Amino acid sequence: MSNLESAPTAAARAILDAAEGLAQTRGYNGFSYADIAAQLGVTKASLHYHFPSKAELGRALIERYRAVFTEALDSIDRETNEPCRKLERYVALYDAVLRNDKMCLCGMLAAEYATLPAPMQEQLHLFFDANERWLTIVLEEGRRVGRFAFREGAYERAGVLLGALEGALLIARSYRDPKRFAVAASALLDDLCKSPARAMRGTTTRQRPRAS
Amino acid sequence: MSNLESAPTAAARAILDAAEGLAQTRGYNGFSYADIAAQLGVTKASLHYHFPSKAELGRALIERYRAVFTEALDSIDRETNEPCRKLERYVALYDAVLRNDKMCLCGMLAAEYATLPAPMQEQLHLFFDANERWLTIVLEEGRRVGRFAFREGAYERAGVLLGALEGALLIARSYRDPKRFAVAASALLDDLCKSPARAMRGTTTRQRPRAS
DNA sequence: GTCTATAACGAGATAGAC
DNA sequence: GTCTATCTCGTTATAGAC
Repeated sequence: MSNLESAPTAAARAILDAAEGLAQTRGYNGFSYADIAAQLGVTKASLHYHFPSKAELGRALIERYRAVFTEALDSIDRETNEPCRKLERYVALYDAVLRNDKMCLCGMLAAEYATLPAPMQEQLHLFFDANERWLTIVLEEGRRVGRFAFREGAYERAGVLLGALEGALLIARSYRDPKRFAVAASALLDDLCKSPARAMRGTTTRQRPRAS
Repeated sequence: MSNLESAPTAAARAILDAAEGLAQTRGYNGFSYADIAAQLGVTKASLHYHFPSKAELGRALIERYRAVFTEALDSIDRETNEPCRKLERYVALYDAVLRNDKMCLCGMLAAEYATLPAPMQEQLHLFFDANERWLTIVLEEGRRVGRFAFREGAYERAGVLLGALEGALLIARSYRDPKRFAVAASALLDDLCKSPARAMRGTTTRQRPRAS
């Protein structure tokens, strides 16, 4: 959507794939054209043919990530009408990222926000806004049908959930501990659900460090 | 604590202050010795006298941040015994950071985790561990005296809270919108408290963007 | 479209005078 | 302790051959 040179070539796609993985692991300031070139077995110069500047590459990165994510949300909407189930599928998107030892691209870039070129900053907010709109609708519907209970407005609650999931992902990744994220996500959904407890899945404790 | 060259000189402190502000705004990979030198009006070479390598500077940065934070938690413990009040003071620590357009140093560094030297990674976890231990005790006590209610163990809940606050901070900062954080923090504390609503403070709505 | 070669710059770091 | 001067390397980016 809104990309002028519509069809990305196979080479451009490969570059975006490599850059995306690097950005989700090391951040935008943590990788270089040399890293991508090494991964793909090409020279840095050829990368500049497809993406003249790193800023453009970064912008395209977020735009594609957002498009793919939006498609995943549409897919959830087609798959189920159950609000609770929708949120579980939403959480699973984050969980899959963590299991690849990655951070959500946009959560990562949010940390580097102050150093990003303006077009990337704008794309970032488009991603977060789209997530909050989708979550707002799910939360509203869930409350309407009596599955969810929360005190704030649905939009406010959507922001809480988005931030909490990004933060849980951020910290769990540093411990390389997916369980840490699973526990947090489970608790956040439980807080939302009126029924005393959703289906207990897996063990929900983790190793507790001893005092210093 | 545990620093071999115990007493930091005034110059070293000034360097740490400048570096801390830069790291909280731009990240560890987002600032250089040149940035610090420019802020302090000295040369890069003089910085290397106090901190031979950037890795050492980074490690010292987290160690001091953790010591200051730990002191703040002790201060809260001395000031009040009320668990709910303790959490509100804890949240205020984060809020103060955001109002300076900064991110929590350790939340920021967590994003860059994969690129950090090992000593910094270790210090990071010491910070998070200390926070979770403190939160665990507060949550346990709050539940014991009937002020809090939550389904998981206190330690698991502490992790949820820590991650949620870091994430809320991360996203709110990108919007330069402290209210966004205030709303999230308020909701997170409300979820914990048994009483239907804590004292209503300020307006707890924010601007809702229109659909794309 | 991809290559070689190189420019132009900024990074972390060190030697040695003062 | 702080300076000037310099080194080495990695970064983004471009010119021009193939």
